[in-house]
Amino acid sequence: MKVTISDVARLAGVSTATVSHTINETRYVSDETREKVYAAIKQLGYTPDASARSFRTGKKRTVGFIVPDISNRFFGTMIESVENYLSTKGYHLIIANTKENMDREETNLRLLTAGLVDGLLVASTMDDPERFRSLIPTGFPLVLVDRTFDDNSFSSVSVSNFQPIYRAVCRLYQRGKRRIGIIGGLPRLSSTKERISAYRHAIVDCGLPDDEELIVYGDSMERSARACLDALLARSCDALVVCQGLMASETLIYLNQKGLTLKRDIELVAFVDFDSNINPLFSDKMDCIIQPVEDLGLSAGEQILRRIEDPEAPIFEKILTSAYRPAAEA
Amino acid sequence: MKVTISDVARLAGVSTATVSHTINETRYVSDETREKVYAAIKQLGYTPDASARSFRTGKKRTVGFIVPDISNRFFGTMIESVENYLSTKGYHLIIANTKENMDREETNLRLLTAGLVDGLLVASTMDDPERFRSLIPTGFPLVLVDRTFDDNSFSSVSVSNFQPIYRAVCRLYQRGKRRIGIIGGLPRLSSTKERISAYRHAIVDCGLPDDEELIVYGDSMERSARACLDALLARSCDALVVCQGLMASETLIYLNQKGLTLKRDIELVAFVDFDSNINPLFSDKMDCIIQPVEDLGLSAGEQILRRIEDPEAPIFEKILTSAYRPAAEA
DNA sequence: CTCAAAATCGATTGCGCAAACGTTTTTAGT
DNA sequence: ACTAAAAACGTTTGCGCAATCGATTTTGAG
Repeated sequence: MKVTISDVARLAGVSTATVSHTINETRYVSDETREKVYAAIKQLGYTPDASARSFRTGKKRTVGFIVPDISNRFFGTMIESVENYLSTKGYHLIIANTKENMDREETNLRLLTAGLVDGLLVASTMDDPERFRSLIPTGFPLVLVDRTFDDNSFSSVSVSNFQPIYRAVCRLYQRGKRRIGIIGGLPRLSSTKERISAYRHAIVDCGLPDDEELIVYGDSMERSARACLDALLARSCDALVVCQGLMASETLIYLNQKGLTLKRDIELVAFVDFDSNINPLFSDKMDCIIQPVEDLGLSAGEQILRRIEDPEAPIFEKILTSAYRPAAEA
Repeated sequence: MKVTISDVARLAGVSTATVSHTINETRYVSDETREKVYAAIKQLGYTPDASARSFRTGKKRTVGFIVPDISNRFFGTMIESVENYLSTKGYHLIIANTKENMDREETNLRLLTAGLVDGLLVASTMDDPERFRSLIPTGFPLVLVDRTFDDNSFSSVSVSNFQPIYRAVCRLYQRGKRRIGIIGGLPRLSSTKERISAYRHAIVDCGLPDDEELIVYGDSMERSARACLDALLARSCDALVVCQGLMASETLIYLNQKGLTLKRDIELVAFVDFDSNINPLFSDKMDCIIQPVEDLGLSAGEQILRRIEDPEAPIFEKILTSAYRPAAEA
């Protein structure tokens, strides 16, 4: 049978209240009593029932994290970082995967907001803030991660998307490139929109023609990179900007297979999940935009616990900056 | 305020029992009543409280997964696969990361077996079955994944480690290699032990000298591969067997940087997490051992739910086989 | 029309725990 | 020695729900 708090109380010769307070250190207990209680706990092998506890207190000490793709090491590392932080605070992490599918995200939002977790971290794949917001009970602690909505109704932690891409395009221009193509992620995502917008601004500011043909979109999975590349190469690009790590990885492989050499035949700038999915054999021949993945995870963890502790806390938007590592000099 | 089942009952003009039974479909309810109940639920925006539910029923519809390294795509993909299966069955997944640290694993085992999850999946980093078993309450549904213990007291899902390595060594021998080195993972792990054992057997069966110097151990993180390689190259190996994907990846990079070419200068066989962390630019110049990561995850999910439903189910050991993909012919 | 079976629902209990409220004992100040 | 405060603990309630037990009504066979 299950050992309950009253079994312990009986054996220790005290009340259940005393046992509870002893365990939780919520009121003064004499040394003598404390020892008796712990002796009884040990003898019976008592463990407080987590369900009963969280039922009683309303706190689950659990946060959910809805990610678009667990197997993508960008998110894997982020999860690791979040879990690492949360575990130091005594919280557990529930993972849900959406595979960039809006309906799956909706299902998970519904399930996780129904009393399973104290708060939610979401790297959303949705594009409609209205739909998203309608799924979140008012006041529910939630922090958007990596991807945000125009709508400022949620706290968020993300990376700056505009600046690195703008800089990348300018650098390419300064190095004499005039046909700069870009491979974006899913068009509906805020990160993609911001990056493409930065690209457009830079192109215009550099005085280059705003050529729609040079903008193509993938889906942030490896396999989609090839079609994007084929399109851009057919439009005789002399430089490429790749907005996502897995596609950047695939780009390197594909270029290599086509016999194209970096720098000599084509220049490359890419978002890179460093030490994770880019090929170090090439990373010194291209400009790398290195996102602070671990900081992202850490900040996300901090923010969500903050909101859990104080759901009235003001909306908070944190934007981290990526490192820009230019190609090594020839 | 929180909407509870009695609010619904009051508005619908029925008892709480009827509301509960309507929701859970646990006894007959007339169409008329059902409609009234659902109307009330909708009007109030009622969601059953998950904590109260799991407290009442004892079921949390949650399983825990203790992994050694989330950021390793081998486990990332496995997690994805597990989560994918569990979500179809209405279960949630709690992730805990140990970073191959036994104490962290112990902590997590304690926490997760204390009523937070219905069952546990563990890719253990421990070497002592006694210690491990002492942390698991008797009868607790648990399935070992990828790594097992000699001790047969738990169900497990793993891959065959012996056969592919034995075959790898024999192939290398047949191709004329006589100085075959091997890079293993953490020496304490069952997977490593089995792979090294297979290597030894093959070496002996091929009539080669059993040279301890050709066996080196890494820790299954990228960075450890270089020291291993330095050691083996210093011992003039003409062939390498690498037992783990991340280290294999690093091996390719390091060999390349040293100006060594696969097949010409050195032969390579490696465990490879296909499409994930091996470099496709090289994968046709080496023998690849491709583990069925997704099947592993799926089977793990099936097994743990099976044990949750029937904790008395007999111990079950499932061993999946890896694919062996030889290098392309020259 | 009768009566048992089926259909339909309500009242109530208790899961294990935290905590509000209350009681008794000790301590210390004057 | 008297009393208030502090120390130390006990009694009890209720969180929200599932499910047991039981009550009432309806149905249909004879």
